[in-house]
This record gives sequence, C-alpha cells and structure tokens, in this order.
Amino acid sequence: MTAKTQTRPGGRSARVQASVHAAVEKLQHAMPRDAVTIPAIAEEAGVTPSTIYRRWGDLRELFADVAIQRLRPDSPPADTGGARSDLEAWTDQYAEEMASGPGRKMIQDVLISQGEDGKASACCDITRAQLELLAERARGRGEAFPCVDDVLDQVVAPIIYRILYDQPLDESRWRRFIARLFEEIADKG
Amino acid sequence: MTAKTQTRPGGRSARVQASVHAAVEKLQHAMPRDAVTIPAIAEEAGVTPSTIYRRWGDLRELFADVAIQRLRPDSPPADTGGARSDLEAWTDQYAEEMASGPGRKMIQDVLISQGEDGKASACCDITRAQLELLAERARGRGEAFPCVDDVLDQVVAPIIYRILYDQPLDESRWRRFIARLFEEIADKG
DNA sequence: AACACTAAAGCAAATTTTTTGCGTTAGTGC
DNA sequence: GCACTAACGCAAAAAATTTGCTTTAGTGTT
Repeated sequence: MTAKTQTRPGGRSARVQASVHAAVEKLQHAMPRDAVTIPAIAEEAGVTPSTIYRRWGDLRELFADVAIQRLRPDSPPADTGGARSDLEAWTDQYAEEMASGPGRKMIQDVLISQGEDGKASACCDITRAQLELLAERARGRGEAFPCVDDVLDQVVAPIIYRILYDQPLDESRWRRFIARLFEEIADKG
Repeated sequence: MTAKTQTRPGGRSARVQASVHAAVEKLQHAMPRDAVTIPAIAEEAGVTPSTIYRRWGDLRELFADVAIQRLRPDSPPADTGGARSDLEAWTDQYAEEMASGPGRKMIQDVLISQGEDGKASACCDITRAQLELLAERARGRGEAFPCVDDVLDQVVAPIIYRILYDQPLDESRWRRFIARLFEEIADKG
C-alpha cells in the first residue's frame, strides 16, 4: 500500500511513517497550514528532514498521504433499512464531512499532489467502494439501486465540485439528485 | 480585477505583470513543471525574485493567476441554431479543453491556490457566465433551457470531477446527462 | 507642467529550506 | 546467525525565501 512495506530486504517504513504522519496531524492543528514546514515536521517526529524529503519528496505528497488515510472510512455506511434512505444517509454524512474545514483540506491535498501516480483516483475509489457496499446491500434485499457510476456523477460530483469552487450545495439539492436517480430506475423497472 | 490596477498613487502593475505572466507560460512549456522556480521566472521576466514574492506570495498563486487568464474564453459559445445542440457543442468543447494536459494543469493550479480569496469561485463563475449566455440565447428564441445551476451540477461537475480523479468521462455520457435535463424541463412544460 | 504622495520594484544581506554524498543501522530472506 | 539491501542520520553545499532599505514610477493636485 505505502509501496515499501512489502517483503524486501532493508525496508524500515512503519515506525517512521507513523511518527511523521502523527507529527503532520499535530502540527496542522497547532498552526496555520502554510506554517507547517518539513523541517518542523521532522523535528516533531524525531527524524531528519532528509528522511522526509527522500521518502515523500515534498509537502504535497506527504499531506496527500496523510489525507488519504484520513479519508479511509473507519466504519461501513449505516444501515437504515432501505436502499434509498441508506444512500441519503450516506450522502448527508459524506457531504458534511467533505464540506468541513478539514474535509476540504483533505480533498485539496489529494488533488494537489497528483504528482505522477494515481493517488487521486485512489481517493475516488474509496468513495466508490462505499457506494458498492450500499448497492450490494440493496441487491441482497431485492431492492433496486442506481448504477454506482451514476451516483458518482450525479450526486458525489456536484457535491465535491461545489465545495472546490467554494459554493457548497445544500441538502435539499442533493436529495433532489438522489430522487432523480431513483425515479429513473423506477421507470425502467 | 488584478486588484492594484485601480487609480491609486504608486501603482505600477501592468508592465511587470505582463512580463511575468509571459515568462511563466514560456517556462511551463520549456521544462517540467516542478523545475519552474520563482528565481527562474524572475530572470526570464527581467525582474527581481523579491518582486514576485511580494506580489504573488508563492508559485501557486502566480500559477493560478496565469491559469485564470487562460481560462477566460476568447470567444462566445458557438451558435448552432438550437438550444440543446448549443449546449452539446459547448460541453464537447469545454470537456475537451479541460481534459487536455494544459487544461488539467489549469484546473489544478486554480484549485490549489485557493489561498484565501475566492480565486476558485471566480473560475467557476466564468463557466457559469458562458452557460448564462446560452440560456439567454435560448430565451431569445423562445426555447426552453435547463436551469444553469442544474447544468453546472449535472453536466459540468461530473466532467471536472472525473478529470480530477483521473477517470475522464466519455462524450456519450455527458450527452446522456444533457438529455436528462432537457427531458425534465419538457415534462414540466 | 511641476509637485507631493504613495506603492511597487530593485538590491543585497540574512534566513530558511532543499539537495546531496557518505557512513551507519535496521529489517529480510537464506 | 549471515549476507544483503534499503532506509535513515549527519553534515556540508546549494537553492530558495524573507526582509530592511533605497530608488523609481505612476496618480492626483495645484
């Protein structure tokens, strides 16, 4: 996952990674974001700056790395008993989380990095996986559920887009988008 | 617009801004992006680094500034004779432009900056203005046109979202999204 | 047209960050 | 336990950013 944790001679990632990540999170709370420098993180983490430079390259990559870990949901989406209300509940929580100060920072951190590898798409995949879970749960109940890509495009995308462009959506609006998707699959059924 | 171009004693922006912008664009073409440094830009532009630092703060702000100017469309959207085909044509061009290498960089540059001011929302506003133009044109012809916010949320947002997350949409998909919006307003009419 | 006023730009020194070479240490597989 | 490899620490060198002060160029007024 973090690339070098595999079984190869010489690897030593776990400890350093943990303390650096912790240092980043601590400093991000303690001071304005642009004041968080690599030398400062290094000192807080008890490692040398060069370690961080060599391992992450720059602040952006490091921040993105931390952000992705925070994005990873710690619990599966709530089960409210019905497909549509499941999706609504998930969306409400997702939107709130993303619109929050830290949430926006995370999105930006991930997008900004996009150095070469697909760190950004990894982040999107996490969301998709959550939705797949909801879809599967619905299927298990014999309920209809919109295509996951459609949910991404018509519900998640506008939420993120508006957050990025500083004009957050309100709940009634994404509720409407969800309603549309369910209407559409109802027509076909 | 660029803040200091107003009528105030002491202003001197125009010349420096022009040469710095030009230098940025030239260097961005000539070398990998991370190799473009402020000192290099300063030399190319024939100004002192400190001038750039004081005026823009850092590379991100400067890049965003340049990107926004490039985003500003130089011609109004094509007139294809009908509201729906106008929107389709505009969307095709927009998506292509944004999905291109330089387009993606621009999006990122703008989003990354988001220092304090609403540079990002300015960028969204440019898109909105284009859509308003299409809507007005349709109105002039007596044709129905979807709500601009709906177009932003259901057509533009997924295009940008997918580009950011490195999984670009294909044409048939946004065509479908456009179709949905037109169906919806047809139902109400 | 000259004058006063203000903010931007130049310059250079001080500071901080980033890069780099090399020796050391810790984790892996045999 | 042994050999091997990559990550880390350390320190010097290079590059970047910041900062105080001076000079220069626009603006508005008389």
